[in-house]
Amino acid sequence: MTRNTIKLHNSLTRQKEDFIPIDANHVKLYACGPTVYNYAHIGNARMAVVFDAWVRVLRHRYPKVTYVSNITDVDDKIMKAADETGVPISEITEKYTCIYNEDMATLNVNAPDIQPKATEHIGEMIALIETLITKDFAYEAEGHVLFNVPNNPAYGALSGRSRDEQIAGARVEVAPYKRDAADFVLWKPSTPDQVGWDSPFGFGRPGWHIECSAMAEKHLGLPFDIHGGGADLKFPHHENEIAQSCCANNKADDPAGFSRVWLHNGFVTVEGEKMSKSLGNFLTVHDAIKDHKGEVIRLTLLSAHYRQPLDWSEQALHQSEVLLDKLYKKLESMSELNANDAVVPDPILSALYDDLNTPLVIAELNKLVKQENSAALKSQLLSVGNLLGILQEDPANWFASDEDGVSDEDVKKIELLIAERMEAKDNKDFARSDKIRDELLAMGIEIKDTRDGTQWEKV
RNA sequence: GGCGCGGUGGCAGAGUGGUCAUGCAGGGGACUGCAACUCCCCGUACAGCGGUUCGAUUCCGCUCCGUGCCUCCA
Repeated sequence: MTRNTIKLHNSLTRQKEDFIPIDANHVKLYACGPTVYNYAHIGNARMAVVFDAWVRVLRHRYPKVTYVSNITDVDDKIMKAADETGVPISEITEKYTCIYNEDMATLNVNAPDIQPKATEHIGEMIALIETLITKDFAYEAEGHVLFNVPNNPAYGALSGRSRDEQIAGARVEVAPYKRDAADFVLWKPSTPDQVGWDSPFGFGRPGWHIECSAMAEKHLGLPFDIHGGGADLKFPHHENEIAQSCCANNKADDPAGFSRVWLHNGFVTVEGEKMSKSLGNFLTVHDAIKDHKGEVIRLTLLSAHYRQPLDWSEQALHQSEVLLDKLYKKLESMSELNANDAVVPDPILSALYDDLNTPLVIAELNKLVKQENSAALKSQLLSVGNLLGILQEDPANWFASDEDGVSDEDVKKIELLIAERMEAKDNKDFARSDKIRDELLAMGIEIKDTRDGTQWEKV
């Protein structure tokens, strides 16, 4: 295939295929964002980083890309959090939306073009539900509105599950008002003291799945090119989105009538197990960025292929940190050179266009950094960095943080000691120079002698 | 039970029907007063068993192991 073709693994066809946009002048994608009732963990961050990288690659290839990623700000979990803390729902959702966006910015994740909130799209959801009722794909029962799965024979295309299989394996009790065990909620009733909206089906709130169907359609139109999210959303969430949107738009027999391509990222694991709140083995981004730079976390999240599981470990972080230091050091040594036109080296672009093969890109980056300094190399590194969302910082700034936590007073003292040591070295008084080095080490300062003089950093 | 995904050198992690991934860690060397930094060199990996093939880590089958979804979940 030509280097102009982006290949991607489509979960809907379970194959790697050439990406052919509906409109090459305007690519549209949607990815399910977080439910905001708590700090985002590394797993949430992986989704954001992966799709941010996809958007960067798509933008490199296509003139216009619209990326929509939602905020789910009405949900039973949020209501529970509000009950438990006594804090109003809106306060909780605003707080954690804000924290989420700040955390993602720290990871160099560009804000989506549109970040719709579920609570601002209730009207669209109600309209969608009414359409589904009219077309006999949904029905009202005891204040609920339910999607009738048996009326949609194409149901199960994404997850590869027939309705029967799903029932057989179901571990949940079937609510008595459901006509079919597989039916799922579009609207559920709220009590007067709960959050809710008036609707033709009574006072209530939307089900989770209908939110994304409504927001994706409103902001992108149907069908659009790519729908993404974590692998755990494939069933039931994405399956249900397809059912709702296709059935409401006369595409009941065409699962691709909603989104042409489905992309799913793998999980972050801890010691081989999925990172999740129920297992209690999760690490929040908020905490992670206390110990590691955002860019280090970002590169670590890109160090495995996006569909593979990624085991979170200090060793993985260390590896990313070492590489970034190496790259920034290289850039620093080329600070006098002017970067010219950005050209991404072929092997790297090919890797990126081949289903976002970021581990291969990292390998190529390791080779690239060994080349001799040149304006061309500098621009290559910077343009690759831009595609990956790294290396955009001023190198001096990157290394400056190594001095964090050292007071100005200490800096003076350190520099004085280093000068003294140089003097001792010049006089071949090595006993004294070693003593000074030990003294610095005792202060937590490590030194190294380079051609350009002695450098130090906090250990 | 149903539907998936994966098992690559100490670790992480790509990839391929027959020459190299790459990195981290480790070993050796150069440099250094000694270190650190930097640079150079090194390690004969593809779960097991069958099959296809001139040839399989790569294709097919089976077995074993791990893990995910089927319930809220990125």
